[in-house]
Amino acid sequence: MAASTLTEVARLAGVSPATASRVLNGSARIPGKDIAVRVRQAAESLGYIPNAQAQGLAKSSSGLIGLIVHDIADPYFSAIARGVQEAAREQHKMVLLATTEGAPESEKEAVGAFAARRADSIVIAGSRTSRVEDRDGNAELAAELDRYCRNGGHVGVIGHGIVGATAADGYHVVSVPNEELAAQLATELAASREDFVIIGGPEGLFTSDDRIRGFQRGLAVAGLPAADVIRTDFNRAGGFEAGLALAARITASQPRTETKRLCIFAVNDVMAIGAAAALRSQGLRVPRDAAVAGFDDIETLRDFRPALSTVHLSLEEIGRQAASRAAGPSADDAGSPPITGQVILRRSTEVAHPSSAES
Amino acid sequence: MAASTLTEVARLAGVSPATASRVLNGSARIPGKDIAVRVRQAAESLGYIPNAQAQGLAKSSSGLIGLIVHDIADPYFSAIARGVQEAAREQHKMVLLATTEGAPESEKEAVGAFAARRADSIVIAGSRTSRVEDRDGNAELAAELDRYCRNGGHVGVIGHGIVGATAADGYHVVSVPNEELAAQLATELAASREDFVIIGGPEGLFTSDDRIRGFQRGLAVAGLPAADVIRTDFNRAGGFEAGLALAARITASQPRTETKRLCIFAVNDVMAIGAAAALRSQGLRVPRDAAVAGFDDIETLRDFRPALSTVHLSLEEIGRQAASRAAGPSADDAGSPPITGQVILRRSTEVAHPSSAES
DNA sequence: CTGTTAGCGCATTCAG
DNA sequence: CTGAATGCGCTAACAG
Repeated sequence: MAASTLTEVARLAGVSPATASRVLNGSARIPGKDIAVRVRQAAESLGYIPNAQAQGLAKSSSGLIGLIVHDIADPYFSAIARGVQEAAREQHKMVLLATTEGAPESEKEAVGAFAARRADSIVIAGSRTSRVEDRDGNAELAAELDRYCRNGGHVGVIGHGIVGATAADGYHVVSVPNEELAAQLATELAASREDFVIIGGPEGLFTSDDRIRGFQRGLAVAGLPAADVIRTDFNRAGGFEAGLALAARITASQPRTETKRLCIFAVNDVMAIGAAAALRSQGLRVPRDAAVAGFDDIETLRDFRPALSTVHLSLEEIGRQAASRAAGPSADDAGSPPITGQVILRRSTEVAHPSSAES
Repeated sequence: MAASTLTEVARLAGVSPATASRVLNGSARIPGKDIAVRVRQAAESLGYIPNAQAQGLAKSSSGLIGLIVHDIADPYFSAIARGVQEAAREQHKMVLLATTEGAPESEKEAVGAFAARRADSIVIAGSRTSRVEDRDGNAELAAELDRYCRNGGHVGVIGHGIVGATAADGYHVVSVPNEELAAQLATELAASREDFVIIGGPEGLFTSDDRIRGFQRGLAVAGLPAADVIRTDFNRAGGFEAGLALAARITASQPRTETKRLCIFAVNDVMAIGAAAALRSQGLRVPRDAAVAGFDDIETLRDFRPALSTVHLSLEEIGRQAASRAAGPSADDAGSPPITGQVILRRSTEVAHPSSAES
């Protein structure tokens, strides 16, 4: 019942396994034209499918790219996954998926599993953390990655480098200018001189912390006081919860004026959406009663109304770059352009005519 | 530089490779307590990582589940992927990802690649098609799958079975009651007696066709005439385009009345969102000027306003079931409950007080 | 309970 | 240009 083997094909074609191997895979010359045809026919008629495991064992290279994400159903990660997938296709490799919920221990496990499968490279997406609870986990993850690299593996990390990972050869990080972009966003928003509040993720999440820091910096540059920071979960539910609290605050405050309404910056789009939903549930309207901005520019959220002001990130490109850099100095050594983003102001932070046509 | 091998571990521990293998993996008894400890220590100190390829070769089982989707960044597929991933975790397997844009040839290729990697099972998501252009592709895909099954592989198909695939053993399909659910949706919508239009995908897409057929049936049962069907792409852009056309139609028609406004059923949520966006871009409002309904109940779209009436599908559960059924009669032979869905009427099809509180 | 002997399927040396 | 050996790293029958 098992698939037929190269040996069987060879026998049928009346040649040696070695020859069959050469015509079916190897790059060496095989102009035994008639022979080649015979072998190919034999393979075809037997429905021969090369055993990648055996090939991998023999060549010690698996043609696999490991991808680690928190949750593949999260649009942020699935966009990255698409980019990695594209890069994989270009490299004639397949992608192995692991989801970890962001727990360093799970990530360590995943790296181990990928290493066991002899993945040619590993891409790690998802924010790194510096929380004390994760300290040991991070250390173990770093050690595991280190070992993987030492054994010839290549890794591409998205965002921040892993804490404690020695910048071994084969260790690449695609860094996202979260801080700069957040500062830029703050600067543009500050023009309308509002009161600012930040909805951030749990303390220690690099991505979140960077964006918060950048935003505050932007505010400071504009001569504005630092914004309050509400810490919550790094997802829609967290945003919603924080939004509820803010709704109460807004409602309680004196009648807001056009130029002094609250501007809420959530450190990612889904949190922003959650916050907006919370406000709406309390009878408040965006941007009339409060402005809301996010970060990431998630595609699926593009039709959300009021259109969300945010910072656009080419998640797909980020994933692709992580995968291709890890693949080694193939096309361009350090040639791939650094990741950038663009502040995009949409209706959710509009100030002039909140009741004008939608953007 | 390569990772250390079992043999090295064995040597360091002063035992035979077989023994080392037994303590590190095998289930056979290994109460050589002291020996076991020695081996484990040796493994630890050497940073031993078993070579899954070699294990797979020896055991002829790879611990891999292949997943085929059109596009991993599409929320529909990423939700399914999450389910498959969960099932994989339960089975102590990893998932291999392939994206195909829905082209049967690519799917065939993917199946081949999975077969080469000796994936234990394959899950195929994404609508099947009966278009003539795809005829050959479908046939080849069916043949490839057939061969895979014959070689002992298991496949789980989501939605419709593959055209032409012999219902071999190891071939499971998780069918989604698209037609019934669409009929149900039509019935509930028909209560408000509106004019109906359907935005469907290209002819031949089973999922789309089933939903169209079901919806028409529901209309008929309610004593209503069949709705017009607009064929377009099975994505947001298609929905938008169709929405534009409909907007013109609506605007041109006589002033619509509350009970005779157009009700647009798009065969999936993203198309519905696209259509709604198109209407809005033309100055029309939902549900005041037209009602809109979708299908799937995509989670990321849940905060869209007006809230979209749709049919809820547990995509995650669907993915999970496909993966676990394909895994074989493990837990429950035919035990897993059939897939169901629920019609969910939200504000986008509301009729009574279009200007009342949002739902 | 442990060590020995064979392969799993293939890619490569090396001869011919 | 082709065929005959050897080994990739591991598991599984066999012995001992």
